[in-house]
Amino acid sequence: MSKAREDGGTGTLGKAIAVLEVVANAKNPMRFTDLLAEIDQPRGTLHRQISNLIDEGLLQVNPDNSYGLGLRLLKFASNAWAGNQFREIAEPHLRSLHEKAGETIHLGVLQGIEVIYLDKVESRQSVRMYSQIGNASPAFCTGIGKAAFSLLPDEEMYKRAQRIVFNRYTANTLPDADAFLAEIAKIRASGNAFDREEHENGIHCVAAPVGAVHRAFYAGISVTAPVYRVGKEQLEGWADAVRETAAAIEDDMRLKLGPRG
Amino acid sequence: MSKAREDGGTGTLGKAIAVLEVVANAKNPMRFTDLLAEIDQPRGTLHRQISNLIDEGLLQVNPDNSYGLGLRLLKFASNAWAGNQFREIAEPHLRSLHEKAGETIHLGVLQGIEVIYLDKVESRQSVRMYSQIGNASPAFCTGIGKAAFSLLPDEEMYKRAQRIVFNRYTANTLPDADAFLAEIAKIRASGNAFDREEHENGIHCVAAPVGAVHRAFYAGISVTAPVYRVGKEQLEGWADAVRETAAAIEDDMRLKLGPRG
DNA sequence: AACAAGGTTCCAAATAGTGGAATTTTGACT
DNA sequence: AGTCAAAATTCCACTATTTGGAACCTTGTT
Repeated sequence: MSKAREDGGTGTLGKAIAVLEVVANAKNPMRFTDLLAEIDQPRGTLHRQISNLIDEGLLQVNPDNSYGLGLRLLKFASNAWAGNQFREIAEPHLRSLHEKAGETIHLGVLQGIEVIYLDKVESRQSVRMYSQIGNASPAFCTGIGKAAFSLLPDEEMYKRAQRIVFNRYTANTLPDADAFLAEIAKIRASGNAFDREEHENGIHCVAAPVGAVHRAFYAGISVTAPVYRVGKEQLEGWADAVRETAAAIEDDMRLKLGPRG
Repeated sequence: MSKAREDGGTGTLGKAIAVLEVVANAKNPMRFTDLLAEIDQPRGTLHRQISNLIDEGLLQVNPDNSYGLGLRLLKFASNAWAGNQFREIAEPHLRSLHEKAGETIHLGVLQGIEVIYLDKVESRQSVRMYSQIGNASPAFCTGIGKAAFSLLPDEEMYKRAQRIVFNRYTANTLPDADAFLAEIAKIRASGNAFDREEHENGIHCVAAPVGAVHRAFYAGISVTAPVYRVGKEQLEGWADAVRETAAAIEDDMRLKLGPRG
């Protein structure tokens, strides 16, 4: 278990959320002592933080004394999703892009150095929604992630890039910050990001950034397809359509949310 | 706008979450002053709390300066759902109940005086998942809610019952605590709860409680159907199957999670 | 039955949150 | 454009809340 902790940001609340984050990212069930090892806080303190989180319904105790995220979070997320203006505006554009490309469309926003998937349009609703929406993936090896990153002001971009841990998911995964930043430069120039089997073997995608930079809002959309069905050329052929859809979403936001949207 | 506030439970964290709750429950977009009116805290304090929530990604500012829940909640919820042992164990049982009844099956857990929907099995996946899973409904006018309530120890039940606001959703909605508690008594005797168009006109359901009382875990399952398609008798005909499924889930939990499950 | 590991409680000291008031920004109306 | 009221933000002495070390229980194991 990597001891890659980020100290909670803002005071007491930050520390509490940091506990949730550790529980969320844990690969195997964590009991009290496991959390204690991961989060460097004194026993008593951590214990009370956990108690509070449980009282608030943000954390749960499993029968084996391990912890899981609390179900109150579901209610909040349901509201967060339903009430999200950006998602609402983007949705019809995603649908029309899906009609053009015929492959799966994703909408994701940058949250720190991760991409959180906000919406998805696919032909056959085979998989449960929750298996994708709300999922977080590393930004550095996904099309949307790299696209969104390319919108960041330089200073912010370097700061976040430093926090990235360059796990090797496939042979194509970008190995380090240099490769990553070079890639971002290309994306800024072309307006399109690609994920060429960098996160998952056999899956590639074209993406484009969508954002409202002055509001520190960084997102992206993508067309994702399996390599066996869609070749490199065909994928690249969608690049313009993806960029145009991204632009249409931005226009629509300005229209519906005012010039500051 | 009802000024029905519950003061955050546990210290600083509770107050912060109370803000999220207000934003989540708000019908129309809330700006700073609106929140200030709803949450009785001094300006400065509320302002900092909001700032902290935004820093943590739990709250967002919309272009019109109103607040919405932050997208970090989606990631947490996605984990909460995927990692939920109860949901995982219940799922196959829900499917087999669906095969028997042919109508929509819900799984929900009691959270305070609300039911949060954890899973759903229906024939045609017509509606987006998020529109149901994670949704919260009042416990007092839903089958699952009343079923779960019937598991509560008396003291706890009375305490929670006092907090219920008996909104009238339909002509059949239970009007007050007396009617509600009488209903609970019937459910305890029979093992089944019904929602006879109490929450939504034209929709009724049979439910049964599922729980692990010594772990303070109160849930329920239901078969829901439109009145025009499924009559009262047919609905009542499923009561046994629903109860048996509930029992099967409880057994399975004991088996897989140990006797304390 | 005895032990160790995991989990819980306590309380003086320190830190982080509070809240009233002053300041700046926003936006509505001449 | 200019003026003004309402909304949003910042500030800082005060205080309540969190902190963290150590002692104490509880659970499961040899």
